[in-house]
Amino acid sequence: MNELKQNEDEGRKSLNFIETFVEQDLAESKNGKRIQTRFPPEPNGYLHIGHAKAICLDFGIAQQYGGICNLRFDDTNPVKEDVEYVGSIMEDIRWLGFQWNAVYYASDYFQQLFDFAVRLIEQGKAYVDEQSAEQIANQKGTPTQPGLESPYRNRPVAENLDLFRRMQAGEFEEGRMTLRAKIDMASPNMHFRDPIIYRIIKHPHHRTGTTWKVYPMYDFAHGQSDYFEGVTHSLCTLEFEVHRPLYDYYIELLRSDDYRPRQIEFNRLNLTYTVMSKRKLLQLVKEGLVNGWDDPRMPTLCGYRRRGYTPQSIRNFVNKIGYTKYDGIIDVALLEHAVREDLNIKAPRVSAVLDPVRLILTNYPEGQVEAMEAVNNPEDPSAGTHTIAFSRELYIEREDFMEDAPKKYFRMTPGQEVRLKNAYIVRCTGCRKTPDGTIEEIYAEYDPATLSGRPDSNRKVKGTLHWVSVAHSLPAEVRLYDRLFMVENPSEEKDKDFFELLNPGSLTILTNCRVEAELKKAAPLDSFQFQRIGYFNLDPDSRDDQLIFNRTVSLKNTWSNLKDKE
RNA sequence: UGUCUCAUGGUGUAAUGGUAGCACAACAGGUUUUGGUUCUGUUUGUUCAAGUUCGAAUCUUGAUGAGACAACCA
Repeated sequence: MNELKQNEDEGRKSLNFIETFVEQDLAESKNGKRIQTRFPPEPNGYLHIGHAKAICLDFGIAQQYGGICNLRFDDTNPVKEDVEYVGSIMEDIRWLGFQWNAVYYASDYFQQLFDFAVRLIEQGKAYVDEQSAEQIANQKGTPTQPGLESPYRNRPVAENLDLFRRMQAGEFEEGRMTLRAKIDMASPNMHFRDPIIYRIIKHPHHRTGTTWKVYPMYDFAHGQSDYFEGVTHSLCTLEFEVHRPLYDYYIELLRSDDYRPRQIEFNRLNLTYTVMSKRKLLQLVKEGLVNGWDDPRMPTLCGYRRRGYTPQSIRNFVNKIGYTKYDGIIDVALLEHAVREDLNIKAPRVSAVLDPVRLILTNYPEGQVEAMEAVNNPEDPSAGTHTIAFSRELYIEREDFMEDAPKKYFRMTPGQEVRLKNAYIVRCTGCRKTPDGTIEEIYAEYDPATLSGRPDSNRKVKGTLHWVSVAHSLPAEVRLYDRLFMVENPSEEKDKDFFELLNPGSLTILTNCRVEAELKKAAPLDSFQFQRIGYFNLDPDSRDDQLIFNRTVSLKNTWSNLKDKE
């Protein structure tokens, strides 16, 4: 444990650029040496693996520098948001292993933001525009061409004030008018071309109901909310880089002391073969293409949870990939490695046969049953043992037998000895087939002297197979999943490709991907024996009366894959 | 003919003017009662060009390439 800690400390020798900024600010005694961050999701969907990266940073920086991190819901657009998401977001953050200092909502600041807007109007820095969205867009110019000023731009202050208050009073329909900041229509930064700061929305808000008829835009709410809360470091993803000047602009107009929050941007998480867009995930859920946000195929945190991922493994993964400003794509293999690494230490090994074929030990006494002892976790002796019933008739994996085997096949084949895990060494003597060649039964003879733990049991055999006793095993409903979301390259993936994705025929199936099995809860854990090359993690919070087992070891070394290579 | 940002093996990430290191992936081998785990080894990299310097991944200039920005989304 101590050694582990030391390693962690040593491994932390190099700071990422965000930590460097934070330490500089600390060294310069900025903001009274206070550190405060926030995690600011919009409650319009479930958290996915990309959010985990932001969560680990926001909470991590606060922890690391003795500061605090709050949860703030950026709920400035009632049309898209729902309380369902508020609950799920809080649940997922806790599951990941973080605890916020306090929960805030941008909607808590609607009055303050409104007052600030009024102040800007009074200062001649904002005006009410009556043009349509289309007209405003046309005047906006393009990134390479300056925009044009609105005919309403120089409306008298009193008139602006009156109209803005009447907007809030509900006198105008949605889209009829907006409040715009008066900045610079010729600015090379598009966000400075008189950005809209308030729009009329009549849709009731999930927290404030119908109190408000006007709602602030992101740019007019986020930085100010940071300021109201005392956030010192506002960490967000790269695409907000262009917003930072505007963030600073509003803060300068708002602030009344030396304190100012600082926005720092880092690279968003992109994973190969993984769709991360909230919009598309929502679509999958709405169209019933998955069973819900926590469908094990989803890249959501609750999806990964049902799939058997541990919070620790996700945190480890995030620490491994780091934070930079380089917009790359991370190989899912890195994530899968993190899970295997963690589960290898933690996951109890249980047994199940997924594709059974009957194995009869012809020289084993009929009716005899032995209790075989099996370690729960070879990586952790303190995990203890469990027993598995052994008898004359067993099931083994169909894949573990070949009648005519090539020389590198180490499993059961006539004449060859293999070990039955935790039990005897057996020699295959033959099999019975149906007329069409399907293997019906396999025959073998066991060597009584080779029971696990006996002196003679250490004879070398090349293969070890898992098994269950026919009479003592329970049937299970098993469903195998491949990952659903697979595209060649997420950054190149366009909308049309996304729809193709939904067609199973166009799915890219990886030979190295995981499979998942769902087993009905009726079956006790011990009655399943799972394969040679993996271990499964039981999700204790699984729903729907299902247990989810996650085979976390990649299939790269299974026989079928080895065979493919030759 | 815009503004901002970025560029280190296949992937991600260190090195902050002084031996290009780590992880994943791949490959080879040893151990192994799960073809897992573990251990050992191997392959592969500073986008290009010029400059500053005893010395450049690092600083300067230029080029090239990539991403973000033109929602009454966040």
